[in-house]
Amino acid sequence: MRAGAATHKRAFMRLTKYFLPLLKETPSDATIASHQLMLRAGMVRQNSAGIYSWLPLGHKVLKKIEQIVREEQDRAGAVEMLMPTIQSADLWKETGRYDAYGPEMLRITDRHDQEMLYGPTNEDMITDIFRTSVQSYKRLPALLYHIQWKFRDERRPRFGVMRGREFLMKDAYSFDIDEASARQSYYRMFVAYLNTFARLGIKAIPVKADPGPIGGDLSHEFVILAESGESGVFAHRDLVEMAPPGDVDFDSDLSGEVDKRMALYAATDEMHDEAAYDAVPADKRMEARGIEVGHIFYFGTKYSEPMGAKVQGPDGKPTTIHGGSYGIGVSRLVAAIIEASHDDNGIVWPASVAPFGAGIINLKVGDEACDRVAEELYAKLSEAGLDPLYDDSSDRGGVKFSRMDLIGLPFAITVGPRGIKDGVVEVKDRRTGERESLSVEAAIAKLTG
RNA sequence: CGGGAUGUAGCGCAGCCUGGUAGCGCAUCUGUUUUGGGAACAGAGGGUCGCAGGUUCGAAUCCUGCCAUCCCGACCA
Repeated sequence: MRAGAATHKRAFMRLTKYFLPLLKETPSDATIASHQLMLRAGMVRQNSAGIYSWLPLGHKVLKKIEQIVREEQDRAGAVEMLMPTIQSADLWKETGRYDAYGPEMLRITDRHDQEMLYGPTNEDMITDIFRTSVQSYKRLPALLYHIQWKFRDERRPRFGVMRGREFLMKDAYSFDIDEASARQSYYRMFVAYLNTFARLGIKAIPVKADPGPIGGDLSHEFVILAESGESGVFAHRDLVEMAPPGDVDFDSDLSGEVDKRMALYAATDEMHDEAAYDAVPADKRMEARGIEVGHIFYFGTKYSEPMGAKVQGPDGKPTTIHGGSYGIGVSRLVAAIIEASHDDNGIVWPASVAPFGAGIINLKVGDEACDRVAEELYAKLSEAGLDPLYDDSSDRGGVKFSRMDLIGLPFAITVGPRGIKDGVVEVKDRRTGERESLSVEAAIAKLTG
């Protein structure tokens, strides 16, 4: 047994013991599908404009997405840390951003009359940590990230957690000795993002973004294609279908993977170049709507210069480091994935982020045979790591079926007297709607195989 | 921040114009009959009508102010 592992058997996740406040009717405040479904499926509860509590079901999905993002950052060589939500205004005054940021920044005064703020991002803080910790070029390049709550006092929060004021973000920061090296760090994150979104079960494409005052070509947004997207996207169709790099060596030259994508036209409407788009073969042109779920950019010495973040170079001279930052909206992804994957009956979770791997519906709780089969299924699926949810409620069949559809688990296994008589249970695939009657063993094999 | 709208039970709504002390559906609780795709019947509980003033014998309703939330725009993970 692993050290620290629980010695007791894990309790069944029974619906009757879970906290899942579902809504039959759509709250009138919600206007887009993901927001409506998140409320109806009991995933979140609004507390203020743009501020949400994550109820158990939503919290599970949030954590699953967070974990995939984390694993892909780790794989790309980024190192995890954690910075606070509350920051001192001093650093922001150093970079000039305290005044530049405007009313989007939530400013707080503590009991000592110190000006504080709830961080909307962490460039200033990480640069401060870096400059006081690293003095030599030999420690470069460095790539650090954290996954932390942010607050931006949006003029108009809307669409649920899609544009909340408080949101969970993965933000990574790179430090390099020069621009050429910084480009390699940028490519690392570029490829890591491709893999991350692929694992989340969604198609996110990198599109050219406004690089800001630095210029150059090193700024990309990653957008999920969905009808409800906030921005228009023009892209070469091949970009959407291109397979993720997968198992790459992040210490190798990644320019091949990146260049073949950057060579294909893709831009949001504000960066759209009509002439360049016209050069794309007509049958490869694609116009769609997109939701921004990630943004990466190289910003050079924007923060290191004013903050004096320098290292000693090989020539012995102080050299200002080159930075980049890389964000993924983790909480936004929950909504974005739903936008990209739902139907009239509810959410259709990609397996990698589903809150439970499967639902087990017992149509006749209290019936000895039904209970036994349902519990056997639970135990075996659980052993196989599928993390099932057991609907042990006394609700009628129809209620159970539609509830399972609403919360969108990839599979629902129905156990009822009728099937048991024939030695079968029914397995339903949420995405296709296909149902098949299988023996218990075959059902388990199907879901775990 | 400009424009628009809405606040009445957990959710969806009616009542407001024409002032008389709050109602419907769903959900919840109890009971009975049901139970393979959102059951039926009977009964029950639940509301300072967003908040504060004002008018009036009397305000959910009329007047004034404030607050909150949503939508459209301009900005953003």
